[in-house]
Amino acid sequence: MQNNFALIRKNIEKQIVINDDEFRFFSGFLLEKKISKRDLFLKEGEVCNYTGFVNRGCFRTFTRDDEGNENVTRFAIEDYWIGDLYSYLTGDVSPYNIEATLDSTVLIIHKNDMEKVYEQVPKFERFFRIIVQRGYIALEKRFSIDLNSSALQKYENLLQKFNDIELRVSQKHIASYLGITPESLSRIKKKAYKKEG
Amino acid sequence: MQNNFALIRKNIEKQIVINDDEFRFFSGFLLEKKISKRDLFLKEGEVCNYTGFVNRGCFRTFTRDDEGNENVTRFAIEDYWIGDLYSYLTGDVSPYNIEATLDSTVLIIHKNDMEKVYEQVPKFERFFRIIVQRGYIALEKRFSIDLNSSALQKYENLLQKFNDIELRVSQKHIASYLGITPESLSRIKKKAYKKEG
DNA sequence: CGCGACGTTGATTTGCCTCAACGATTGTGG
DNA sequence: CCACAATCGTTGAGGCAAATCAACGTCGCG
Repeated sequence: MQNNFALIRKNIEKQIVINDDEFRFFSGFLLEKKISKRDLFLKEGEVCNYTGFVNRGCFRTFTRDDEGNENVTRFAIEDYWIGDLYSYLTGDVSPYNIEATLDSTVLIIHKNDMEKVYEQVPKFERFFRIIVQRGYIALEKRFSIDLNSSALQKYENLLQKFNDIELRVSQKHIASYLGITPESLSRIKKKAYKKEG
Repeated sequence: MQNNFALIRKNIEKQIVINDDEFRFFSGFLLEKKISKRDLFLKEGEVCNYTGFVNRGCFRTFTRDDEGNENVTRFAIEDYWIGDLYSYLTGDVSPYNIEATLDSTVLIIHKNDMEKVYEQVPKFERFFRIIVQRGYIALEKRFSIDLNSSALQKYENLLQKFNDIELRVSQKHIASYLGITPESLSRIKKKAYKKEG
């Protein structure tokens, strides 16, 4: 059991200092959930009442546009947090689907339990504020970089962040994340490999 | 004096409930600052120690890439907050310039004073957390929309958000914000007007 | 085994960029 | 206040990256 929490504890301790009791109080609310490949952590139309931490596997977040096309906005592997912050905070239904691209394991905590943690160990509020802020900064950076980058550069940025992403999600989903078609991604990779090899 | 604070009070009261005393405590730290067209609220290389609220005018936020090209990432008109959150929170120097595109007036509050406000009126901490979260959500939405939109669609989204932006900033800056060249924006507008007229 | 989803490749089109030239507007120094 | 320079927005020609449409082999799954 304890072992299942090693990664999440390390993740938290990157931001705040906590002792065993504080961590134990928090982890007492954690639930381990296995999610099979292609199953969903969150489904569009539902309210996101849980915060999830990926312990093993990989997830993709996507929406559908007016024509029903999937639109991948994010990937998450081990040591990443998943959820829909807006839905979580406002109680509105989410437009996002969060799908396991591999058999995965997440640790989840319910919003109500999280409130108890905030009350008992206020440091955790700081932790989650930092998580949100870091996410914002990362997104801002990605946005300003991508706006003036070629598809190849975006692709290379993605590989740098998730170096084995190719083994975890299909090319189709990577193309969607990059905002290009699968055909284009195929050609781009071919061209890039030629240069190197 | 009081009148200068009407807009900011309304802005805050959209998120939290405050009484006169609480607002007075906060507004006691506010400084009104006039910033002339082309002058900067924040300059790259400086630390952002202030949070700004636009009372009148318009600002653009931009960075420079390796080749020195300006890259507009954001606009802000009356009723918008400006600053560089990352720099503000971490104390790192900012890569951003925040420039008035018109003669403008901002209300500013120093980080240290903001801490005093948080201590005295904790609700304000909640307010600024909401501001950050809303900003994040808006950015996320903009990102996922833009990734699969034509330049024309992005342009129309911008007009919808800031309907008189054309009167406030140059076409060049709008093009930069959209991630296209001024030439392309000119052609796009021409084409769109033709359809309508 | 057979179907459907996936990745690849080809041909063609489209959207935006680059480079260049030009009037109109803005700003500046004499 | 005028004259000149700089900047801005527009327009044209040509090029390139990615989209679209289509065909085909492969792989995973029922």
